[in-house]
Amino acid sequence: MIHGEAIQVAEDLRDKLGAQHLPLRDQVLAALRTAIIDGDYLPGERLTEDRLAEDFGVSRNPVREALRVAEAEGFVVILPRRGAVVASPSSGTISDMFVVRERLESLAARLAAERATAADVAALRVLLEQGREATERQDLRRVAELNSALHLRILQISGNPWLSSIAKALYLHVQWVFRLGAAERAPHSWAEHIQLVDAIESGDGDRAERAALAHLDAASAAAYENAEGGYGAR
Amino acid sequence: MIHGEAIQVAEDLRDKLGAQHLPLRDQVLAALRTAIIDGDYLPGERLTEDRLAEDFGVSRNPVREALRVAEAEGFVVILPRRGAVVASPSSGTISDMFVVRERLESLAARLAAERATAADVAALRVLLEQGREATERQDLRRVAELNSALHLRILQISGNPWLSSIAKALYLHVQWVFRLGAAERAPHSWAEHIQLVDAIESGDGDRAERAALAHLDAASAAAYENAEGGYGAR
DNA sequence: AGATTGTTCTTCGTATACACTTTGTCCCGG
DNA sequence: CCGGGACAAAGTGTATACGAAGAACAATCT
Repeated sequence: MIHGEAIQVAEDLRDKLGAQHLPLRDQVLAALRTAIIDGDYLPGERLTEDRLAEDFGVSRNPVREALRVAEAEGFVVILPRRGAVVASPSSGTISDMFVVRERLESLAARLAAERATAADVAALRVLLEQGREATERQDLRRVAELNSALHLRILQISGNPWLSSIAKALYLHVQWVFRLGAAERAPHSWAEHIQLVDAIESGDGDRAERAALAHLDAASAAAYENAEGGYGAR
Repeated sequence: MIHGEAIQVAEDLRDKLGAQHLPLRDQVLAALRTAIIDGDYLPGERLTEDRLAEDFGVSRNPVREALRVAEAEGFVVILPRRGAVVASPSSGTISDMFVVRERLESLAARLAAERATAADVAALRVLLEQGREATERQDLRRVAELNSALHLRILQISGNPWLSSIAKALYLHVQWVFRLGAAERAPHSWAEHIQLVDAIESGDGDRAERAALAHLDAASAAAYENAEGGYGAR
């Protein structure tokens, strides 16, 4: 079916035609997300459209569009006629998130184990190695990055777009909560990551799922310890 | 902490102040969703902003904001500089959805079983009874409605906002796919619903989870049979 | 035919205007 | 002193217009 392939290629190309253009709204959304995650905008803080527009150097329209998506993603709360405020993750929502994450990421681990190619596993091992080095260097920021990269990569390998996008959104929130709570558990958890990748490489779905669950249990326990400080609405 | 409660109450009140005002963007989003789910806009169909604005009798701004959220929810795909088209659920994405749904709704059933009050169970039983009547009357449209209401209610009873909102979004997509595929499995599945509610009432999380899984297995099997017609991109 | 050019349609972003709500302030009377 | 209402300020919600840039499509030329 040469013809069919040609069409396929053509479509892929067409998809990529305008794809390198990043609309301002997306840039604003990305900037807004990271600003919130990094704590530049604190929970409860009011986000007026004019202010955001000025902060990002754009007009109100892209800001509004970005805000709607940020609301859908749970980073801001929008009150009609009153505007947007940064969401306030409560300890309740934290535990809710972890419960859902357990289900989702364990599924991702299983699927990844069943579908991972040799190249996929190799890529994971590279991340693992880089993480080990960064851990030795005590470069916590980098470790956190690699931590995210590893999880996101596993989601991608799972090959389930729904799972991937949902779990990714959840994962961003976890990061947010962790940063607010300051402490980085990353170095401590690296051994668990190795277990997880080993399990994925083995192709044993059950084993991968168990490894993911163990990892998440430990992570959520750590999150709780951290949360003792309390975030709450301010 | 009386003071804390006072603040809480004050905030809740404030939340409700402007809350009755429904912004146009939300109305547009709701209308767009149902139009897509009902098949008024078919997969692959191009959605120009002008057209939508005219269809809904509003200006382009609310339409644009609604489109961004619809994209985040997976109902439309937006190609930069090319505009929005209705997403095309492939059979691949259907199975992906069901895999995720299994994890999520079984969790919801478990949580609901653990947390349901007598009033919650009573509400579910009312839906069940109405569903039985509608089934007898052969009122398939109503059965489908009650079907949704039941699932959504269980999600709500689970008390986990993350789980609830994510599973709800997935559920909307399932409805969409089913409507496209025409056939309504609803009457056939009502017995499973009774099993599920019984399990929730029993407070036995494991049992509720098993019931939910059994229900979803049957549903996904039915979806596959339907999908044989194939939706594919058009 | 195949490449090139031009035209048209749309999106994307900006700017502006204005109605309407909410919020905050100030002043007044109890 | 303080509750309450008038009034002003701030900010959202919506509409509209306009220009720039990209993509699609048709016409034209080689």
